[in-house]
Amino acid sequence: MTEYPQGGFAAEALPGKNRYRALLERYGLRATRQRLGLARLLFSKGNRHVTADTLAAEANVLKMQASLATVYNVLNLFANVGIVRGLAIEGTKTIFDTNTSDHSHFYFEDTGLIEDIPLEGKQIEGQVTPPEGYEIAKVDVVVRLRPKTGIGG
Amino acid sequence: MTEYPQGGFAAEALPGKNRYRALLERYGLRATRQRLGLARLLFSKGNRHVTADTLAAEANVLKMQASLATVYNVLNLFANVGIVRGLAIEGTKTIFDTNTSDHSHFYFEDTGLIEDIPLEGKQIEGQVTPPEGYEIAKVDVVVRLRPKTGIGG
DNA sequence: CTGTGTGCAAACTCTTTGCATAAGT
DNA sequence: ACTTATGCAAAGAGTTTGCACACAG
Repeated sequence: MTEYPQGGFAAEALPGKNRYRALLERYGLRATRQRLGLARLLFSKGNRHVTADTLAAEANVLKMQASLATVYNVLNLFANVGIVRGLAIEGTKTIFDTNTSDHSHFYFEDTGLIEDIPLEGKQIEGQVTPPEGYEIAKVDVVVRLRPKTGIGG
Repeated sequence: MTEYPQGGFAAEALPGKNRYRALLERYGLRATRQRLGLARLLFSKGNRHVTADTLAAEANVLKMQASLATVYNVLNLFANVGIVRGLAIEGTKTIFDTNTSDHSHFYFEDTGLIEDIPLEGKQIEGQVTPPEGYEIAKVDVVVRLRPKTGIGG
């Protein structure tokens, strides 16, 4: 059981490329071309919800050399150390969320899109008593949305 | 868009085999040997959380003739008409819940088991405002549990 | 009898893995 | 240099599908 630093990615103050190098260093990870590039994709434009697929596609567009297998490896690595967080919402595909703070999600049933909600799982913990010998690790809330039907209310 | 009857399976009063035949009939489904057998497995011993795998295994033990493909077909059919409900909790495997009422789930991280909680998604709806043009279809809450660590609090 | 469901195996999607090569410190 | 990561392709898990045969109504 290795221990990793807690909390979000607070390297926004650092200049350019060094931001991501510092991030990896902070978690004791080697700064490879692929990890740096994927970290940039993940964190340079606000909170994101990506699949391995979509992230690999973006990497290809930008001519980063990063195979799908590597994207999986990197995302799983990032998830294990807490840089990102994996979500199981729509069955088969795992979604990786760059926002690791306590929050919930909208799931748009028509488009499949995912969006953060500021609702904290902690708020729900109080309403639940864990069974003997167990404690609450996390509360996941998914609010499933459907287009409002004009007819029939 | 076909319409199906609402609410849970209330045929408990009927005798023996006819219970499940009545259930299927109520949803306009043909009463095949496989569907009857699987319905019995699902509903004869309280609320259950099964995967296609485990249900197929049970069926085989009882010498029901039901292939894995058929178990998938039947579970998906039951889920579509509302006899059971599909859950995406642990990533790859879809779990089918025989309890279709509004409730939440414990997920035991150590064993992978799932258990119902009487907490209603409706209770959370009030804390969330859906985006323009959308309405809340359902709120799914999963309380993830880990064994209480004796050390370190 | 007619149409629908089932079984089998193959196909499909998402993800992981083994091994040789490439790259980081 | 030494170690670890990557890429590729193959394997693996879970699920779906096409087609011939079987069965329910």
